Amino acid sequence: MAKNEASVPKGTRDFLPGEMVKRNYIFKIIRTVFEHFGYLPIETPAMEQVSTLTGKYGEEGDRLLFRILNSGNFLGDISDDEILERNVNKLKSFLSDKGLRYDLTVPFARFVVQHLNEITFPFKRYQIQPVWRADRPQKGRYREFFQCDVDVIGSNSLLNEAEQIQIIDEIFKKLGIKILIRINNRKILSGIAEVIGEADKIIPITIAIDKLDKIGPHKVNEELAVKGVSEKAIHELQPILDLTGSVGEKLNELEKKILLRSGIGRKGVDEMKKLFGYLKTFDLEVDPIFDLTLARGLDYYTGTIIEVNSTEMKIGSLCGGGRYDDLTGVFGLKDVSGIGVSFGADRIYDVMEKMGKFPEDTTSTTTLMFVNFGEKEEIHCLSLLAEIRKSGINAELFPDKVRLKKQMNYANKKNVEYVALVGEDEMKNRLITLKNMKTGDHEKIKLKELIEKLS
RNA sequence: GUGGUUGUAGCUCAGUUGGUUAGAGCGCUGGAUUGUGGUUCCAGAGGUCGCCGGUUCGAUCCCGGUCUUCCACCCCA
Repeated sequence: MAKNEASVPKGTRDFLPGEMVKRNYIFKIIRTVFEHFGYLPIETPAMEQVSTLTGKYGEEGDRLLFRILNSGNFLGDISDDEILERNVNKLKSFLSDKGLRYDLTVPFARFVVQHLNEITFPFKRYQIQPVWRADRPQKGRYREFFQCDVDVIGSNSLLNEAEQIQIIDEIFKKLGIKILIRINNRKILSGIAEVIGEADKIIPITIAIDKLDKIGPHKVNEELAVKGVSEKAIHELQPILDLTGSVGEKLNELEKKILLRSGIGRKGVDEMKKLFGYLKTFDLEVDPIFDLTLARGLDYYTGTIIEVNSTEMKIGSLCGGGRYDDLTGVFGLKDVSGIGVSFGADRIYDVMEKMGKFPEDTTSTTTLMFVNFGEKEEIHCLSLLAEIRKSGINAELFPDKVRLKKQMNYANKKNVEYVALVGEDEMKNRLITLKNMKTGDHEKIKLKELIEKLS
């Protein structure tokens, strides 16, 4: 066999034990909070039918889908003419009918429709699985990454929006990450597009104003013009984007003046008022802000949109989501509304690692290690080990009788908290020499005392 | 998908204006120290200088391609 270079594909990574322990710490907190709020776990396959995935994420999203090559002699079904035509998009349908999931929301919508009779509404689920995007990797941007989604489907109540904000607040509080939560509503954006007379250009308009704080008003206006938004409309947009004041003041201004003639716009304002009303009654660590320039690209959002960023590190959003009124519609189930947000575990990891947010004890999993002194001692230690494990303490016995220095070194590298030394003396006296690896102290104690101490 | 950037020991990086044997620190292995690790001292192992091709008497260095990294755009977790 030819010698292969050991490598993983672009934008993918291996995780070492030290990293996995920290990743699991993040997953555990997220999962625990999800369950506190009454969400139940599901999983879906890594791959979906291509038809399930395409057309849900906009043109850009379709481009980023990983497709899986069909098996068998798929070229046999294609005529020579079709091959010579070299129409990639047309040929794709012959070559590939499965794709790796791009997110967890669309597969979830498919799941809901497929299992309609097995679930009860409102259906609250969470899902922690990897997704794949054929993006150009950068820092905090991978081709394979884990999303942690929470969604409620089958309820229009804004209570769900409020609950999701609570979940976000609690998770980041528990992780110790400082964040900014921004909220907006697609209906307000639609209303604005409507009143400036460019209702059909809602998507390019939202994408452009999303960049306001990044590239400035001048460049945004340029982009709007390029996308065919009229000069008059751009002019009318300016005072709207310049709105200042408290959440209430902004919403009043929108309701009473700007969106007076837009039914959908006023509905969006109503929703925001109600949502912020709920939020006021919560005791949140971070107060979410109303950001009129927040847009978010995914095509399927129709109401509230939410995005969370780190205030300590420059990296893409850590969490994002929103309400989608008809995502199940394309799978044949009309008028079922859902809302959900997705936590990016990998970016959360990057922030926590960079800012030193991991508690120290997340780096160790073994509490006690027995030194190996030879065959007789091994047998003796094995029975002690069994007792210790039975009482819930993580413990191991070094498998080889090698120099003590090497065994201690192993324990040290692995951040083992205590080392037990049991040789002839200890065996005779039914004692264990217990060494604390942090302080270096050691004492001879009985098994019972040891278990009490480490429990 | 567009433009740029990076790649030398396990890790972080020097270096060679194209010329015999490519270096450091950390780490690793062994010893000082055969029941006490993280300190110290001594010794040692480890590199087709990302991969493929071209130019050249000769390439780790120049040129082309490719993979990878990071960055900006795009988009997003």
